[in-house]
Parts: sequence; C-alpha cells; structure tokens
Amino acid sequence: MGNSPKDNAQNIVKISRPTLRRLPLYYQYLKREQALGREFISCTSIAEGMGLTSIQVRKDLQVTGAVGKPKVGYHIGAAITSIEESLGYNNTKDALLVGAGHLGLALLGYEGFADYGLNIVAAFDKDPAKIGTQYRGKNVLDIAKFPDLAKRLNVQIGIITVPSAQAMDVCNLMIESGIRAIWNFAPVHLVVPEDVIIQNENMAASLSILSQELLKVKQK
Amino acid sequence: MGNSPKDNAQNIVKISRPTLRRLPLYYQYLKREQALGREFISCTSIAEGMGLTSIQVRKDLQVTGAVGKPKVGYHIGAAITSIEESLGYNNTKDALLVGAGHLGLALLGYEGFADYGLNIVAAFDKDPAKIGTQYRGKNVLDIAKFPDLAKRLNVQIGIITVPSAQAMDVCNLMIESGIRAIWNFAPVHLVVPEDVIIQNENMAASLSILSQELLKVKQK
DNA sequence: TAGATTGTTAATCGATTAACAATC
DNA sequence: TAGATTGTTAATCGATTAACAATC
Repeated sequence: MGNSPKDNAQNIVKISRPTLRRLPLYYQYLKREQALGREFISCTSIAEGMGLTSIQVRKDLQVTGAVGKPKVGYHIGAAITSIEESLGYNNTKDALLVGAGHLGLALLGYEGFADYGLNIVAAFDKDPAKIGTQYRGKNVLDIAKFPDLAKRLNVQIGIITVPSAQAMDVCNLMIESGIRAIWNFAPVHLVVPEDVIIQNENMAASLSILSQELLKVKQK
Repeated sequence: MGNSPKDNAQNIVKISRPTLRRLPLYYQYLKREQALGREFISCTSIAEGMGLTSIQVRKDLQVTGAVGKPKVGYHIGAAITSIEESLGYNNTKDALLVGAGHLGLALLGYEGFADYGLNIVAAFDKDPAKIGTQYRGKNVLDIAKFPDLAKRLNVQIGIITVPSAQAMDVCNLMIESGIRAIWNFAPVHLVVPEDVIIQNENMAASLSILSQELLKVKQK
C-alpha cells in the first residue's frame, strides 16, 4: 500500500536545525497563498516566492511528511497541516513572561503566537507601577507570584525580557518554579542544568549579519 | 616578521554565516569578563563559559584576526577590538525605524545597540496619536517625512516593526528613499531588488526550535 | 626545561545541490 | 500519450571536529 520506511518513525523524526528555521517561513507563506484562494502549489512556485531552490523546498517539506502529486504539486491545506503537526503548533503550550517593558509587552500582545501554539498566560514584573496593570486583556503580576502560578498551572515555558543584569536571577527563579524551556531575549549567556532548554533570541547576531553584508557591498 | 598570508586580505575576509552569528556572543562574553577585571583568557575557558568547543572558539576568533599566546591565551581587550573591527562596530551606522508600537519602541529605546554600532535616529508612524511623541529622547515622526529625512541624512538602514499587512508598503517606501539594508521584524517575506539587503528577524523560527526541543524531551 | 595553549592541516560530518527515475 | 513535477539516490560543498606541530 505504498508504505515508506518513514511511516513507523512517526513523530520521532529529527528535523535539522536549518530546516527547523525554514519551516515556519513555509508555514507563513503557505497560509498566505491559501488565503488568496489557491489550493495546490508546486515547490518551484514556493521556491520562487521565498527565494529558495525548489529542491530545498521539496526536501524540507518531505521531513514534515507532506506529500505532493507529480504535475499538480502540494495540496496547500495538507502541507500546512503537516507543518503544524511536526512543529507542534496544534497543541497549544502555555508560557509565562517576566519583564513587562516594551519588548515584553510587544510579545505579550502579539496575537500571531497563537498560530504557533504559544499562549502567553501573563507577564510578571517587580515594578509596582506595572503590577496590576493589563495589556490586551493580559495581566501584569507581581514577580513574587511567579513560582506559585507556574507550579499551579504546570507551565513549561518561560520568556525572559528583563535587562541583562537581572536575567540570570529570573532564569534561576524560573527553573526553581518548574520551567523546562526558556526563551531568552536578554543578551547574556545563561547557565542552566542539562535538562533545561535555552533558546536565545539573539538580535545582535542578526544585526551583525546585516552590517556585514552592508560592509561587503560597500567594498565592491 | 611573522606575516601571515591573511595580512594583505585585511577587511575582505569572508566570515561564514554560523561564525557571524557567534561573534556577537563572544563579544558580549569577553566584555563581561573584561568588566570582571580579567586580562587574558584561554579559548578553553571561553568555550566552557559559552557552551562551545575550544576548537570552535579558536577558529572563530581566528577569522577576526585575534592572536593568542600559547600558555597565556588571548588578550581580552585585543580580542574585543578584533571583533569590533571585523563586524564594523566601531563605525556607527544610522538607522530609521518605522512602526512605533511596543516592539518598535523597545528597539528605539534599547541602549545596547550603540555597542554594535547602530544608532536609531528616529521612529516613524502613521498614527496621529503617536506622531510628535518622544521616547527616551527620540522622536516619533510622521511617516510622510520618511523619504525626505532618509535622503537628507543619507541613511542606509531601515527597521520595519509594523504589522505584516503594512510591511511590504513600508519596505517599498524605504527602498524609494534610498535605504539599502532592511531589518525586518514583520513575519512576511519581502520582495526586494537584488542590491537591497534583507535581514529577517524571525521569532517564529526560534520559537519552533524551542518547542521542537521540548517535544523531543517529552518523548524520552 | 616541561607543559599548556595556540595555530594549522587533515578527517569527519551534515546540509545543500545535482541527477534521474517514478508517477500522475 | 507526453510532459511536468515529485521523490530518492548520489555528488558536492562547507562547517565542525580531530590531530598534531609550533611556541611561549
């Protein structure tokens, strides 16, 4: 019945880092094409629209389990579902955010995260002026309440948007409160136990790539 | 006089993408060690502190032109300077930002960018309620004034922090105004001419990596 | 001097690209 | 059917890791 050796591997498929970075982009792109009323799309077309090669698109979609038809291409809806499943977008995960500054509020209020299965439950801060306020229907709570709430809701994801100097303290607090994965926006290296996952959002890195490219162009 | 074949290559050294992403992290780390009063550091020590291998650290520092002494390690100050030079942190670049929402203001007010040679001159928005306001001494101006100011100051870098739906329009406006490099925070694929550099800050990608790791751990 | 640590060349690993067969 | 497009296997490219010689 046309079974591939992948069928029994199911969810356990390891997705490479570069592919993992591109999948959300496909997702965004396909969603947009779908909104335009399109039903099928070839990987050549995706590649052109996204500035990649068609082979890469095929390889990437393959790891999600998406299947296309020769001469027709991929069913957009099915491809979207495949990506959603392999990235876990469909089972929503709760998160708590610490640091209700502008960046924190930007993340707290960003509705787009729902698409990626992320629900930021509330924000925390130590500033009395911020505690008790709301932003887009979400509360800014006293940081002292963090451990209690995290444990009660069994939240696994923490988001750090405090200044660098406080990031390590917040990180420790999170770990003590049972947080297993930390999305860190402070430009510091956080030291964590083996079993805690850290994902650094490193804006300085992107910036470096940008200025490097700009430098290269100027030298020509 | 111990000249290496790299000496005449000077600034033209191509730095690989992965290295380019790590260099700012070394920079941050070394700055912190320097602040602690340390003068020399071995790559083993850097590697341990940052969760990398010592060989990788040596290779990375090498492309910046940093030179170490056997048994002593790298002079921290000199290594910092090397990174600064190869990433262009020392010649400050002006940038204009469009979209004075929370994310935009977070970037506008972030003092850390100065370290990376980026100076956000002003923000722009179309919302009359925001136009004319200030944040940390920087003005929020009418988007209508963008082309004029960009041309007059000969600004090369534009930062997009508007909602996805408006990003492409803003992008076009920037290009018409002479912007050559765009740092895009909207989760859309922007189509630009060959000679315009786009750097997408793709939060969804980082988020995907985080949830994927979390998924993997759970399955064990 | 002896030993630690850098610098450099070689080997491995993984991701991208190319080629081509399978198929609707 | 013929041709476009997928799926898959092989070849290339580049980055990481390993090994070792150079040197303070």
